[in-house]
Amino acid sequence: MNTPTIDTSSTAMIVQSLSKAIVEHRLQPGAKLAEQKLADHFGVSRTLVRQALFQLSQNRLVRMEPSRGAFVAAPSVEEAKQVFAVRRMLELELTRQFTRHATPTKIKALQAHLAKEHAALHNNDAASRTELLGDFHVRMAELTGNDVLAEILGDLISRCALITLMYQTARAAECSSEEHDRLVEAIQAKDEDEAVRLMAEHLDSVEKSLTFNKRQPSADIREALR
Amino acid sequence: MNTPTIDTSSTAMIVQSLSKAIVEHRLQPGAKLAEQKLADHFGVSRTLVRQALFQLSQNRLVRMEPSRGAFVAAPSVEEAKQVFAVRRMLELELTRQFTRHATPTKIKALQAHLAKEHAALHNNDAASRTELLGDFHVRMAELTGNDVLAEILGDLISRCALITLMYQTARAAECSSEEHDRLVEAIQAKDEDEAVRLMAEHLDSVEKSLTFNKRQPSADIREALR
DNA sequence: GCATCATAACTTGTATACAATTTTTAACCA
DNA sequence: TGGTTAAAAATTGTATACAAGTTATGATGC
Repeated sequence: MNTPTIDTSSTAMIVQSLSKAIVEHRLQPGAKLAEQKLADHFGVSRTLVRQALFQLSQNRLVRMEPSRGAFVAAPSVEEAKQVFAVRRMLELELTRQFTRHATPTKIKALQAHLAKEHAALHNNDAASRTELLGDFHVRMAELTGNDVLAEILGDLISRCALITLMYQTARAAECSSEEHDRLVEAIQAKDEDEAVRLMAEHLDSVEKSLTFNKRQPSADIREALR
Repeated sequence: MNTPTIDTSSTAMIVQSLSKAIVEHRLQPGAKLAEQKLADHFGVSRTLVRQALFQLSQNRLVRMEPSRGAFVAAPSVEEAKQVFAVRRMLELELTRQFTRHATPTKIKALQAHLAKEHAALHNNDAASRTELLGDFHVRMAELTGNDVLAEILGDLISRCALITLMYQTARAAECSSEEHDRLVEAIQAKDEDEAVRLMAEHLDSVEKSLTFNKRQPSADIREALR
């Protein structure tokens, strides 16, 4: 459940570690990501950190300002709305297709995921909670066999996490999980229209929870990465 | 209409230049992209080439094998199908929304684009022809004001170009352009369902044109980049 | 005390150096 | 001749070096 310190590709490891820290909000939006400090932390040269930051800026988790360096992205509300609009396009149709071609095996896989969500809710572990809530959607895409879709959705959901975690409460997380439960029930009943309706409602409810615009002070790199 | 040789960010320039060469098929799928050769060609160090290749591998235009280097991607038919499936999800809904909220200004912008397509068809310039046929779809996304969507669609369409150009004939391009024409007519008539139907048909027809699987020999870097 | 400018410290952007791996070349043997 | 192995050449992966630019510090003038 955690990032292994042993690894093959150093860059990929750094990307994953930073992604996780950003999505889990241990690194605040807007925080400076100084190359040398990160290099020291990971025990590598700036070269590898640099590659990782470039990659993250492609995912929009990091923003790079020329000559000024890398910062944790702070998506605007406008951008958040656009991300959700794309998610709706993809996921409503995904839900329809998933329901249409659902097999007992695939439904079992989703239910197994739901079990993990419930466990995370009880443990009250905010980080793995948010991760699992997002993964539910990616898992659906993976189960349809469309890897391209799964990858795009994964990126979009990471960007969402960067936004929603700022506001999402334990209560909202519980809602989300319940909505997932009901969605899987509709899928199991092969009720396509109902499943799509529930997914639309679910996405609306997630998006609704990010209306206001408070900002917290940015944290230190060293502390955030433990 | 061409890549400017003057530039600010060297890496971005290299990315654009290579993207163009790949999408226009001056670099064959599977071709080796040796770092030093590219560095020599662009007159920079391997560092910048490396960054560019990393970025391109994120877009899936380039595939990187550990310790073996970078190659022009050669998407499988399976991957192509997945890309088209995602395009359908995005673009059918995009078409619906565009039609619903179409203004005279936006329609004019699309028609202006169509004019360029027609010109490119007459000139029989395969490169700008394919570029413009793809840009039509991106332009639609941009005109709805959803930049996130436009960017994702742009990436997907580049990946498609990498595939379709292998097979697309002048005849197919002509078809595509005509289909664009009819689509804009439906949008202008605010006939939502007809517009969506035409877009679905159009995407089908583009996808159909990539069934068979011939491969050409890979070309030399130096020649491809002029 | 506050703003302005010059200098110093730090950070980024690019090139180069070097070790590790892969590919090529060529020699050798059956 | 064809295949196997060993050395050489070339290429990648990572670290380091250095120039150019940015931020921080502190002195000066008002």
